[in-house]
Amino acid sequence: MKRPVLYRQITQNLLHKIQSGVWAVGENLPSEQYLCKDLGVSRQTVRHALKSLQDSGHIHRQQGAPTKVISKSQPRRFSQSFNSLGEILNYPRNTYRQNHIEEYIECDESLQRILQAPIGSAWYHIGAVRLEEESNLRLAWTDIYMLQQFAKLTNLNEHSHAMVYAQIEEHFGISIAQAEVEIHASSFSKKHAELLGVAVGAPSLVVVRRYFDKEGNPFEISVTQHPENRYTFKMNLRSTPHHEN
Amino acid sequence: MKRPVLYRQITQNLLHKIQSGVWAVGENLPSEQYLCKDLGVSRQTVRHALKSLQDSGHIHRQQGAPTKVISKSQPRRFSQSFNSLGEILNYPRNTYRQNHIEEYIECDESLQRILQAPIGSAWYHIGAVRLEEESNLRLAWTDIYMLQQFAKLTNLNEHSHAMVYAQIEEHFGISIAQAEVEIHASSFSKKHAELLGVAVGAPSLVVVRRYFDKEGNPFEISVTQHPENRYTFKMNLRSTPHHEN
DNA sequence: TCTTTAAACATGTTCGAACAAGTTAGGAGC
DNA sequence: GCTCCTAACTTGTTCGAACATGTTTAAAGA
Repeated sequence: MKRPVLYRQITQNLLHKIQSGVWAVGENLPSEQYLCKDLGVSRQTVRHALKSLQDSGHIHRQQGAPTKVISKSQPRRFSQSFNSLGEILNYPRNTYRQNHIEEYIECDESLQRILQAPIGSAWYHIGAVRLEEESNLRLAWTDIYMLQQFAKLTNLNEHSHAMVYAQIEEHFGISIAQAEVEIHASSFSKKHAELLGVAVGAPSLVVVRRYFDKEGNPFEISVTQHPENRYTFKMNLRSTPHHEN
Repeated sequence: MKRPVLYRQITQNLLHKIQSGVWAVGENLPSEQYLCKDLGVSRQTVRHALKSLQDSGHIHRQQGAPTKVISKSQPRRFSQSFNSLGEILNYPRNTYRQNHIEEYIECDESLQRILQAPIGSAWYHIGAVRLEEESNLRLAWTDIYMLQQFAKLTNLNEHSHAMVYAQIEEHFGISIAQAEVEIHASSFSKKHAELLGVAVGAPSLVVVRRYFDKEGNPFEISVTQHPENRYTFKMNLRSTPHHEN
């Protein structure tokens, strides 16, 4: 648990009152001034507590207007229907890579936006088309970046069905301490459009996966560009009964 | 645009120095004290500015240790980071809806693909533009479908900052037993493109959220279409999940 | 040389105070 | 009754100051 500093206690205090209906959803909270007197703390502390409730989406604040309660819902816990990290991090099954590019590179300025690693650090880059096993349909273009010391896995061709990060974990005894998935929309460049048989500028779903070791340093990053209609990212969440901390 | 208050200017100032490489990624920022003197402002103001950079993911701060630059990437302005799975269900905060369409509809064949509900079932449809609170920038087009019996929440205009599903839960005593998030790429129709100020056919990130009751029936579905670069779906996963608010 | 300890340093929390800026309600004037 | 404007109220920003708590460094001791 976190240190029971004053403003955090007040956050809990207010949250409890909201959830127990002292202030209903849609109603206004007392002013900062009133809360200061009522709780016997400075305005700074009250504001700090209110900021927390604002960030958690329980109240709405606007300069000049009173603070309004907009939600009393307890933050929920959800469990994934799939097995932890694994399935989010994985590409769809029954697919394999066809490598087009294999090269050593340095992280320069333009790459840093993607790799989030120091400029000048050494990486190994694989550019590949990902195909579906049975139909050989071209599903996506994938760029994989891994730390140079892991590049000896270049026999990846032979294991192109397995996940790169899994191989790194196995061969080098590193384990993923943290991972990040980022999804946004973009459009296809000429080169990638041709390889995948879509129009230049066609919409693409870009999925960036970053794998970090326990020091918080990325050791593999993959960027996958899916044409429209060839991939859907799907997550299923079940509500689980929450218990107190 | 936003009021050019002091701490915001300083945020911009610091951000610019980070992006232009005055402080490289991985390096430490000067201490708060130093910045106060250097910029001739109070510590409170400096801290307010640093908090912004922290929220946008550019710097990392830890009590006792110097502030470290962790990213110089242009803030993808409306990227949302999900640290708990529950947050996936929410839209980005500090946004609000501007309703354009409010109507009763029946689930027909074309809608069924989205709603996954019986054909002929009665729904209430809201079509809205979602805007950022401060800049009033148009972030997305949202279609919200809810079971007809919940439509009396149409005074949604007044609470357009709150989540619809949270309101349904509160007013009708229903609770989400299960939820589903689906993401894919598409492109904008003429109508939506105009409303959001993008080109017809421009890439869009489509996020479909379905909320189910404990019988497994959907009671609310929302479909949000984000233009390129105005939204990034981001998830952070740790192998030993620990978190609290 | 290595370990332990303490001082120096950095960020976190809290108080008090004042003014700025946006909202709202009530009163004046029509 | 209606509109307009001001006064009162509320949240936002900024300063100054002090102490608390966590990190790092460097000196002292083994």
